[in-house]
Parts: sequence; structure tokens; C-alpha cells
Amino acid sequence: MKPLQHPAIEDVTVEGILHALSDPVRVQILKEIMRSSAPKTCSDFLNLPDRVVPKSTLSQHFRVLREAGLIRSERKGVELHNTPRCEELKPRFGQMIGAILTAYAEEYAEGKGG
Amino acid sequence: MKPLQHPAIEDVTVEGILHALSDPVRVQILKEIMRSSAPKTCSDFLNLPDRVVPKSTLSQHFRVLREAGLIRSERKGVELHNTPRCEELKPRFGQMIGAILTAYAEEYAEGKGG
DNA sequence: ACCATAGTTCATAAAAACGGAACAAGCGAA
DNA sequence: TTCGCTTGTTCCGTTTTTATGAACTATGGT
Repeated sequence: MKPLQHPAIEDVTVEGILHALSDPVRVQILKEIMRSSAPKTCSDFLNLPDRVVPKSTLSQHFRVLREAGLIRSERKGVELHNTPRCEELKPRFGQMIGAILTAYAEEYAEGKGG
Repeated sequence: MKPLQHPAIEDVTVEGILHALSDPVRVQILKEIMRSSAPKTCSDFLNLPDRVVPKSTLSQHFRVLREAGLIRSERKGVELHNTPRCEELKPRFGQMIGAILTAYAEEYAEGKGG
């Protein structure tokens, strides 16, 4: 199958990152990929806590995250192992990604509380 | 004319802010509104350094920024005076917006340098 | 009233996202 | 190898969003 391509850090754009993170499903995916010590696969997200996501849609979401430079996908047998690239991105984007994820986390926390 | 409506701070969403800031024209507009000591109008942006933007398109961009909670628009005579709401947003979103604008600024700086 | 200016809304076209169906690729068993 | 199963991608029609010229509304000056 055609090899997956990941942008070099210098080709990653702020615009691409913001677009990728302006979708709640993609944010859930990225947060879980970052939280988990083991790599996550596409199928791990077919049943989110709040909705079912078709696999074709999930595949697109992963592509957006990958092309934005936020995750790395490696083929392992029949599945794709996805890991975060946030450490690579930190020198270039500083606290931006962390600040965004923190803001999302606080927003959801407020939503639950009231 | 129908009064312009601005979301209350508690109704502003991270998703809305990221969507608003994932467009380069809107980022240019917001940065200039923040930089300028005087309020800016829609027509101030008809001729951007790198492109011409039709006024109907500009009107939509301002609406997106306004509904995202990033700017406040007040009618002054025939024109709209737009001012930033970033100070209001800071307690809720911390460094997020600043980190995003800093990342954009550094990206453009690199682009010029090489 | 008339005209000029600032901005919005409408109508339509172009672009992007969604999602089911078909497809491709890897793995194990026979 | 071939079959069956699983994972993920691609195709394609539908829906949603965005872009923009044209028409319209609102305000101010003369």
C-alpha cells in the first residue's frame, strides 16, 4: 500500500493545526493518543462516548491529523499505530498546542459541572 | 438596523475560536485590530498586503470573528468600529489566544527570512 | 430629496465534509 | 495458494459550508 507521508516539522503550519483541532472528534482522538502509553488505532475510536463515527469518516479525521503534523501513523501488520508528534512540535510551536488542549479540557469540565 | 450581537464570555467556545483563527485573512484582521490603538473598520481591509478581498467576503469574516467572541463591533455613524475582546477572554482561555498569535507571527517571520 | 459611503443580505457557484459501499492489504488456517 | 477475517482507504453521491457579485439597507452630508 502507498506509504503514509508525514510533513517535516518545518512544513507544519499553524493554520493546519488550528483547522485540525477545530473539530471535536479530532480533539478527542488526539487527546486519547497523547494520553495512552500504547499506540492507538483507527478502530479504537469507532464508538466514542457520545457518538458512533463511521470508519470512512474516521479515516479522514486521521488523515487530517497526520497531514497537520499532529500524529505519526505507522503500519503494523493490518493496523495503523498512531502516536503523537507533540514533542517534535514543541520547539516550533511552544505552548500553543498545550494551551489549546488545556482550554478544551477546562471547557468540558465546566460543561459537566454546570 | 438589527443590533449586532456578541456572545457572552461563557458562551464562547474553543472550537469557535480555533475555526475563526484557522483562516489567514481573519488572523490578519484580528492582529491589526489588536495592534491598532484606534478601532478598525471593515473597509480598512479591502486591500490586504497580499490580496484584494471583496466586501461581502470581509463582512462574513467579521461576522465569524464576532460570533467567535474575538472582536466587538459597534456602530458609529455609517461605519462599524471593531475592537478586540482578548482581554475579556483571557481569564477564560488563558494564554491560548496569545500563543496562537505568537505562533503565527513566528511562522511569518521564518517565511520572510528563508 | 438626492447622493455617497459602509456594511449586510441574497442567490448561486465552488469547495469541503459526511458516510455507505466497494475495494485493497495483511494475517492465520488449511 | 486460496479462503476468511480484520483494518483501513478510496470512490461517489449527498449535505453543508464558504466565496463573491449584485441588490439592498442604513447613515450622514449637502
